[in-house]
Amino acid sequence: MTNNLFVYNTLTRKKERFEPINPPFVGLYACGPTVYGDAHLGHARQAITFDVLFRYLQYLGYKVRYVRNITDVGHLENDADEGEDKIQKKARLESLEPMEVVQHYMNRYRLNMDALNVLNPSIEPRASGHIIEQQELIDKIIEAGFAYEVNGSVYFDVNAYNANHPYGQLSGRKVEDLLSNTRELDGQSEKRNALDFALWKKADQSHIMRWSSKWSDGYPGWHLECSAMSTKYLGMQFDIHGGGMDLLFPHHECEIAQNVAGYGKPAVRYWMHNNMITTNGQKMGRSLGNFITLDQLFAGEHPLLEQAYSPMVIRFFILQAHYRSTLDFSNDALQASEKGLTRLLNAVAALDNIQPSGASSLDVDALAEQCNKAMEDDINTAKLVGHLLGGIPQINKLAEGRDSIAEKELEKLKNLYHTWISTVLGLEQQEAPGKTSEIIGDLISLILQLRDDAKSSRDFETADRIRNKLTSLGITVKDRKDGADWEIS
RNA sequence: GGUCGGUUUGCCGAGUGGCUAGGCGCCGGUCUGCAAAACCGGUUACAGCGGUUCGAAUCCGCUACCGACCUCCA
Repeated sequence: MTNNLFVYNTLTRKKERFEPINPPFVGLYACGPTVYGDAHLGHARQAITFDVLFRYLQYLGYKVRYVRNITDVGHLENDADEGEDKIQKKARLESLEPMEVVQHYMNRYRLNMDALNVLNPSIEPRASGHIIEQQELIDKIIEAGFAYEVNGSVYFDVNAYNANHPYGQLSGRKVEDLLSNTRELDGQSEKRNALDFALWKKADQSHIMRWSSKWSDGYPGWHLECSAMSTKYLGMQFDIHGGGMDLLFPHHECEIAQNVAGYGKPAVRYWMHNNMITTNGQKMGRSLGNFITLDQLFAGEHPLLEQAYSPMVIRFFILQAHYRSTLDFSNDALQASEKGLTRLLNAVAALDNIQPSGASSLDVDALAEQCNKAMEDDINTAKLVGHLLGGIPQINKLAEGRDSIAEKELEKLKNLYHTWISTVLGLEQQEAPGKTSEIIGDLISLILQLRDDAKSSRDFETADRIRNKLTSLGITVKDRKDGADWEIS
C-alpha cells in the first residue's frame, strides 16, 4: 500500500513520510482522559484530532487498531490531611467508592464523545484493569537494573538509564538542565534522584485504591499504564502514539524510558501531539480553572458563553485550525464557525438537487487533488476545510442551474464532499433536539393563533383547512373556551 | 532562570521564496411588498529593525511582546 502521507514526528521535529511497520495494519495509541472530572474543550480537541487521524488512515485503506486508554488509577489519591478526625475520615472514605467516580465520569465522557461524533476506539483499556501487566513491566525494569525499591515503593532510576540512553530526547531536555531546574518537593526523600519517577507507590492508610504486590500494597505510577497497555495491545513496536502536548514531559518521556528499560527498545515510530486550546491566550486546563466543559458548551451555560454551541460546531471549530497550532476560544470564533458549518452543510445538501447535463466547467479532479494534498501534509484539516468551502460557489451555481455538469463529474463531486465531510472529518447534519421541539411548540401555537384569527373573521374555510391539515400531520386540535390546545397523537 | 514554540488583514485562522487560502464581519449587488435569509461580487495583511536574494509573510540575525513545558493537566 502506498501513500504520500507525511506526519510531523515530535521525536525528530520533522515531517516524515508515514510508513507503517506492518502494512496494511496500523497501530495507533492515544492518551485518553483521566476520569475525575467532566471533559472540556481541550479533551475534545485531543479526541477529535486522533479521531480524524483514525478515520483518515482507514480512508487510505489501512486496517487500524486504535487504542485510547482511560486513566482511572494514580490520580485519585487523597493525600492531604494527617491528623484528621477518625469519624470524618471514615465518612469521607465511605462517601464515594473510587470506581464510582471513575464510572460516572467515564460514562459522561463517552456521551460527550458520541455527541461530537468521535468514533469509538478499537480498544479502550483502563489502567486499573492492567495492574498485572504493569507489575510485570516493573519486574523487567528492575531486572534490567533501571529501578530500585525503597520502603515498598519502586522508582525508576533516571541516572542509571541516562548513562546509556538519552533521557529527555522527546521533549528536548538534558538531564543536567532538568536537575538544575527541578524544585525540591516534599516526599521526594525516598528517591535517589529528584528526576526519578514512581513505578509503584506504597499506599498509605488513607489511600483507597490499592493492589497487592511483592513490594507493598499499593498502586502503579501513572506513566506505567501507557507502556504496559500499548505493548499488550499493539506490540513491542507500533506506529503512532498521540496525545496532548502537555503530556510530552514528563509523561511520554517516562513512557519511552520505561519501554527501553523494560523491553530493550522504544515502542513508538511516530509521536504526534495536538496543541492546546487557549482562553484569552492562556492554556485551558483543569488545574488553571479556566476551562469550559463540553456540556456547558452544548448547553450554553457558562459565564463566558454568549450562547449554546452544538457539538458539530465545536468539531468544525477545532477542525478549522491545524492540530499543532494553539486555538483560541472565543464566542466570535465559535459563532463564525457555526455560520461557516451551516454554509458547508447546506451546500452538501444542495448537491442532491443538482441535475447532470451537458459538459462540465468544474474541474473536480483538481479539487480532489487539493483536498488530498492538504491531508497528506500532516493532516491539515484547516486547509482541507478551506478547499471544501472554496468549492461552494461552484456547487451553488450548479444547484441553481447557472452552470452544467456531466453525470460522471457530478458523481465524483458528490462522492468527494460526502467522503471528506462525513467519512473523514466526521461532520454531520445535526439538530439540537431540545431546541427543535421548543420551536415546534411555538410553531403550532402560531398556526393555531392564525386559525383563531380566521375564525374571528368568520373565515371558517381557512380555519378548517388548517385543522384538517394539522390532523393529517398527526396533530390533534382541541378547541376550548379560551383558545385552542393541541396534542401530538 | 532553562528548553521549545508563536506574533498574519476588524475577529478567527491556513500559508516556508515569486502564484487570490478560507470562515466570520463589513461594503455593494441579485432576489424581494418591506425586512430577513439565501446567493453573487468586493474587502490584500503578514510585530519592529537589519541582512541574504532579481524577488521574503515565507530564509538568517537582533529587538519587543505572548505562550507552552520544566509539578497533576488533552
